[in-house]
Amino acid sequence: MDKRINPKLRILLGAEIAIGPGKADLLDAVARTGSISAAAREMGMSYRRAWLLVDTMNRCFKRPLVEASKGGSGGGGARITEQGLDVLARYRAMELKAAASVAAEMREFTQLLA
Amino acid sequence: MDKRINPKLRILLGAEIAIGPGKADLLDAVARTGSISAAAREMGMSYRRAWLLVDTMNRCFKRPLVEASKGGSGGGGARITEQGLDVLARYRAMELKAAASVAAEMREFTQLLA
DNA sequence: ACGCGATATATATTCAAAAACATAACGGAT
DNA sequence: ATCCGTTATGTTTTTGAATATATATCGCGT
Repeated sequence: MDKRINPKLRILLGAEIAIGPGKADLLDAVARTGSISAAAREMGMSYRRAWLLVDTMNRCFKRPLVEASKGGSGGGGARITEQGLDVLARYRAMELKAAASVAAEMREFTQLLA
Repeated sequence: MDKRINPKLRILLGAEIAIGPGKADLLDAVARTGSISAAAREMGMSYRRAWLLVDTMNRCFKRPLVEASKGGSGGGGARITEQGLDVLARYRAMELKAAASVAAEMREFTQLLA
């Protein structure tokens, strides 16, 4: 409902497959919380949705970004893999670099907005 | 349904407001065809949708990007304004520059995809 | 005067994505 | 043996977006 523009530059790879702003944030939340359900809660989405997104990511890349286990002390959990950390780092780096490369142009551009 | 990834880097400004890949293409089509309905046909979308997108763009910027007129020889039409050309050029330039800035990283990144 | 093709807008319908709900399996802790 | 929280997955319901449909207006050409 906010008429204001989100000033964040958004970089997507492909047709919302593989990874994008949302999936990157989710991956980050899984890494921090150690579980898909905690990440989902934190991001205000259903567990099912979060699980599906993680599943999509896992299947889009050659090697899984997240590994999960059920049962156990805390009921189970999920860990980000080496590959996952790598992908997240690369994505964030690209996001930053791309945004920085057009920061000046973007500042001028936003002046044209109402 | 295509499992393959669209390799095009996509740059959006804000939460699909103001402008993005789709609106830029539409703006371009309107500029080329001289009418919203022709642009809609060309892009395979309903006239209503195209009109709404154009309307959103017009209201998001300080000055309209497209000016339309009804009636007349061909029934009417739509013209891209100076401002519209400017916005489109700036957007395309940013798109290109941002993509170029991370082209090498993107090449490496896509190697990780299945 | 009338028709044509386009803009402009309202309303209704369709359809797919998201959410909600449900359930099974797992395995350590109590 | 039971309980808990989580993963994993199926089914149903809801919601929202896109489309379809309809209507009014405009103004030039015939």
